[in-house]
Amino acid sequence: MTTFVDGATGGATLREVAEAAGVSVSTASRALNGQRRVRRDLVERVRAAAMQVGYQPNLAARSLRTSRTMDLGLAFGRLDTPAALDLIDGLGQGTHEGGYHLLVTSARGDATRHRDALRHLLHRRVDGLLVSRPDGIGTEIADFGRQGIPVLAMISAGEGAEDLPLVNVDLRPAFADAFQSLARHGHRAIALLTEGYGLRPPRSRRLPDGTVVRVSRLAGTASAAEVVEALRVQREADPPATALICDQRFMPTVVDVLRSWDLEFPRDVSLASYLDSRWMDELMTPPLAAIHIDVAELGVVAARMMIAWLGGEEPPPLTRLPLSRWIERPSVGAVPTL
Amino acid sequence: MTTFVDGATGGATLREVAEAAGVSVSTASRALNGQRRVRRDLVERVRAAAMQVGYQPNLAARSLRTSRTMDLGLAFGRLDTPAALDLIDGLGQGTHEGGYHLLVTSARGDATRHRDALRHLLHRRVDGLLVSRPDGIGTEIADFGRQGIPVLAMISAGEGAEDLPLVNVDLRPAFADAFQSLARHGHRAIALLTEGYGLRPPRSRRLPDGTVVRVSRLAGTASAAEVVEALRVQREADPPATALICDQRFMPTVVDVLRSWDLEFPRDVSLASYLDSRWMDELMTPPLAAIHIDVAELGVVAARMMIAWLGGEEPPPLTRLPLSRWIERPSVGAVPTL
DNA sequence: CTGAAAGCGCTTACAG
DNA sequence: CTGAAAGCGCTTACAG
Repeated sequence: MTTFVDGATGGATLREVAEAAGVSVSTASRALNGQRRVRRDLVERVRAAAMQVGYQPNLAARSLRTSRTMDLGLAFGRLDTPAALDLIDGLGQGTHEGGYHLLVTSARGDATRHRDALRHLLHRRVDGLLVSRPDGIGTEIADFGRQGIPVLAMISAGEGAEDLPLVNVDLRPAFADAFQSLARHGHRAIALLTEGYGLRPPRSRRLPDGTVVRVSRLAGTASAAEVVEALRVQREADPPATALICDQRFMPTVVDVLRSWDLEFPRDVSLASYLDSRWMDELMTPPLAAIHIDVAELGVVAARMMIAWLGGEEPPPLTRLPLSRWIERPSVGAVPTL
Repeated sequence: MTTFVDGATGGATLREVAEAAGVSVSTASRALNGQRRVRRDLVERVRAAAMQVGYQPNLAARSLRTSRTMDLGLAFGRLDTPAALDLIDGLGQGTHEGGYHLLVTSARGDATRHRDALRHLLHRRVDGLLVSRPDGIGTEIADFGRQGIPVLAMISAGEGAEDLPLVNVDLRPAFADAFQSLARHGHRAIALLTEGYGLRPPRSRRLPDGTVVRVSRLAGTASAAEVVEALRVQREADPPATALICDQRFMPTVVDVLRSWDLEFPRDVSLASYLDSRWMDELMTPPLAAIHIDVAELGVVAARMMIAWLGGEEPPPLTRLPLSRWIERPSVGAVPTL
């Protein structure tokens, strides 16, 4: 059985359609694509012929000719977070509306595979590339630029992608609300565990009301031990953190650590998530407060911007969408009295 | 700025590489692809030239010529479950190992978009198509067959895809373990809420030890109201269900319903999930028991089977992989005493 | 080992 | 409105 090996089985070509309809290939093409005017009856005849021979256009041939693929590439270095699903959905939506198609790729955290996937999209000549939190793929992105293929970063511009057009979310109002709410509950030291580049001493910031916010940054691949360490530092700092806002990515580990320390939320510590998901927040007991981001809508907007760009408009300026808000839930409560 | 509109910006072609290296296009091609032998120094010269002019092969041209794309398509009707991420990861892994690339597509539950995406993969001439729980896409799948493109179903064969080669998981041992465990806890009526085609009266089955298992099937898109209804029927049946095993997809709603009924697990009802996810089970309090499936490994195997098929082997027979097991956790406990 | 030539399946000026 | 012809960028028998 080598049916699929030599490709000789492939379906009908436009030429066969044209022959079946008794017209030239040019006319068949025009009839099917409805570009310039073709006589009504010929259009019908060609359509019928196409149907009858089971014609399926070959996009490789078309895009070789037109040098457009109508494809947009989306490359993930790692696809492990429920929010990624929403992003794909939103981008798919915006892409579809604009008559494009979205091709998604994931590398399971393997940097080599990620680069390989990007190179493949480049060679496939996607019309545009979308990247979420690009990091360590500067070389590949530069190749797209050299090939004349626009690249749009989403969420954040990573290393080597600093000067890409970027669409992200204005998080300030949501975080301001979160801090204010926590302060009202009596918290004076709030720890943020966010994704960043490796474990370093937390950075501190004092809000006007005296509340201290300390940020620990962890690599997305942080081990349980590293998360433990970051939490320990935050608890032992002066003043010790009584409220935690953790990147969704770390939440399984954080919950695990808190359990092993016999800490309950909100009794012993208030807990909230940066990025929410119906697979997480509402299933937890008590339900988890969160910085909510409408990631799907971000995707829709990003896709539209890319398509406008492809349509000849100026590259989109740095855009911060107001798609974030604080959602308070019972995982956040009064500061514990010692 | 119409830089990206007419595609005139595109990079160097093989011809330019050949010219820069002072060889023919044929030699340049052979040197770069390492097929037949080419003189050592020429290979070097061509490589250097390719590098220097920034050559990036055009896969549209290549696959037009070879009638192979080395792409595998993966089409989701809906991509809303954490398990889907694992499937993508596994398929990506197996695909990559075999020298292919995985192109993923999602339709956000929109049937028209799903069909459109499939047609696009068809026109893009992916070498093979992978579908998870195909349903209502029989026509599109037939088109792939007509085009000589193999299609492999995963997880389950849906309507119109009954005679596709199928790779799924042998669930019997896991369910047997689950039933046995629940029976040991004293449960005599176990309700299964699984994904199926619409709400119908539950089907009942009696195990050798007298335990009754009643299955309610719900559409994947079931509304909260429908889930409530299914749960109510199960609770009011004779005997009433005291243990629930629910498809991961319904878990957010189920937990919500139980809360609104003031039912706690495992105190009032034992709860387990069909398909687990670290985004769900371990975050819940108490942690959720589950029928675990190694979806990523399923993906790896499915990709390998597809690639073997493409390599000329016989289409894979119906395969049931032993990738499932029961994971007991504290959400399952003794039957409540009334 | 190397090169000239054909051809994959389309679209699109260019004539008519 | 329609057709003959060129050409998109590759690979691969076929000669040499």
